[in-house]
Amino acid sequence: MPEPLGEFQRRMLEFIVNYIRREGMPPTNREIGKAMKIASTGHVDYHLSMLEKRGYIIREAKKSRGIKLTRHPWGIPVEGTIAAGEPIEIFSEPDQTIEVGHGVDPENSFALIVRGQSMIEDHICDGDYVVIKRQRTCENGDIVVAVHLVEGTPGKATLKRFFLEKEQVRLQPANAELEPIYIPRDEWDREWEIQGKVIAIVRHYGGSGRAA
Amino acid sequence: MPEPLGEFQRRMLEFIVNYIRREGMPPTNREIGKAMKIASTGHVDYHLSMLEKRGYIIREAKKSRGIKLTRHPWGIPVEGTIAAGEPIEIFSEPDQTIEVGHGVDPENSFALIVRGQSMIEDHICDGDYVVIKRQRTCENGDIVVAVHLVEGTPGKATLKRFFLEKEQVRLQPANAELEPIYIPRDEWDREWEIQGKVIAIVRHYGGSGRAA
DNA sequence: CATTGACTCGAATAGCCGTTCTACTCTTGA
DNA sequence: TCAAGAGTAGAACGGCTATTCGAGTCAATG
Repeated sequence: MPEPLGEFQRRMLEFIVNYIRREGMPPTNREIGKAMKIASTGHVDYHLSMLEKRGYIIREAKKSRGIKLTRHPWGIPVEGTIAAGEPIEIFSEPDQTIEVGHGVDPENSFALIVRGQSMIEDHICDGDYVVIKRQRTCENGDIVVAVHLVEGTPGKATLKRFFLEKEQVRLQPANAELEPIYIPRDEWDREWEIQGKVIAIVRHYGGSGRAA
Repeated sequence: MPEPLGEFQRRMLEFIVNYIRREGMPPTNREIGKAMKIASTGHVDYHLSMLEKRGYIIREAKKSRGIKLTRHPWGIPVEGTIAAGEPIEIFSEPDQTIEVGHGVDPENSFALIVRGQSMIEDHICDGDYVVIKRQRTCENGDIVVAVHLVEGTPGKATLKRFFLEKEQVRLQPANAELEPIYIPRDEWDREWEIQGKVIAIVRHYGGSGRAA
C-alpha cells in the first residue's frame, strides 16, 4: 500500500514512531522540526503532508499533536513462516504485525508463524507466533532460528534448540520422529548463521479476529 | 501504591484511558472538561493535579496533552494463578499486566498464570499466561475457566475444555493422567459458573525481563 | 536556456492550551 | 458556630500550535 519514502522522510517517520513509543503521545510539528534540524514549521508541515499523502500517517486538522500512525508502534512485523527444514518463507509485504508490549525491543525483534510439528514437544504448535530477538550468538539450550547458507545466501532455515558439543553443533528438534542435525564445528562456522532466538510465543484461539 | 479514587475522578481517569486507547494521544484539558461536563479549564486542572498527586498519572508541565499514564493502557491485568482443581489464587494487588494489543478488549479480558500440567496436551504449560475473555457462556470444545460455587461463593476453579453432553457437562483436561469431571446438568446449572474462555496464550522464554 | 518539481526558509495569523487567580458553594468535623 | 477542605465557575494571560503564504534554492529534464 504505502509508496516507498525518501531517506529524509523515512528518518522523520522513524522519529515520530520512536517519539510515540517513548512519550506516549505524538510530537508537535515544532518538536519534529527541532529533532530533524528543520528551521521552519511550515517546512515540517510540508513533509507531514507528504507522509500523509503516501499513507504512513493520518493527520487530524488543527489538533495539537494530531498525528496518527497507520501502523501500531508497538507491533513487531510478522516476517514470514518457518517450517522445519524449509527456507523461511518471507512475506513479500509484511503487513501483519503482532503486538507484544513494551518489553520487546521492536527494532530488534520480529515474529514468524510456525508451520508443522517440529517443536511440538516443546509445546510450540503449528500456527503459533514465535517472537524472535535478532542476535548472532546464543547459549546452549536456546531455541534459535538457524539458517544454512548456500553460497553466502540464506538457504534452509530451521527452528531448533541449539547445543554446542565437543566437535560439533547439534540442532535438536522437539519431535521424536525427527532426527537432530549434527554439524561439524568448521562447517558450522563457515556455512551457518543464527538469526535470533525465541523469546516468546503467542497463540490465538478461535476466530477472535485479532489481526493488528 | 495508588490511593483509591472518588467516583468522579475514577470516571475521569477512565475517560483519559479510553481516549488514549481510541485516539493514540492523551486528551487536552478542554477535551476532558467537555466530556466530563466541566465548564472551567481550571477545574479540570484541579482534578488532574489530584490524579497526579495520587499516582495515577504523570503530567508534563506546559506541554499540550502532557498526560502520561503510570499504567499501560493496553495491558490487561494478571489477576492470579490457576491450577487444576484448586481455587484461583487472586493476587491481592494485581499490579502485573501483560500487553496483548488492540485486538483484545481490555475491559473484558484478564490473564492468569497457569500452574501445573493439566492442559499440557493442548500445549499449555506451567508458567504460561492464558488470556481470558470474560463471558458466561461458551461453545463445545472451548477452553474455559469454570468455577464450582460453594454456597454461592467461588470455590474450586479449573481450566478445562468444555463439552455439553446429553445428560451432563464434561470438563476435559488435556492430560492423560487426569480424569475428566462429569457434572449432571442440573448440578451444573446450580453450582457452576463459567468465568470466561481462553482466547490466547503467551509464553515468555528466559529472563528477558518482560514485566510490564 | 527555461521549466518543473522537490525542498527550504521566515513571517504572520488565528486559535488552542496549560496554568493561575479570585470568588463562590457545599459538606464535614471540631 | 467556625474552620478546613473538596469541588465549581469564570476570566485572563502568555505561550504553544497548526496552518498558510510568499519567496527562494537546487537538481533534473526538456
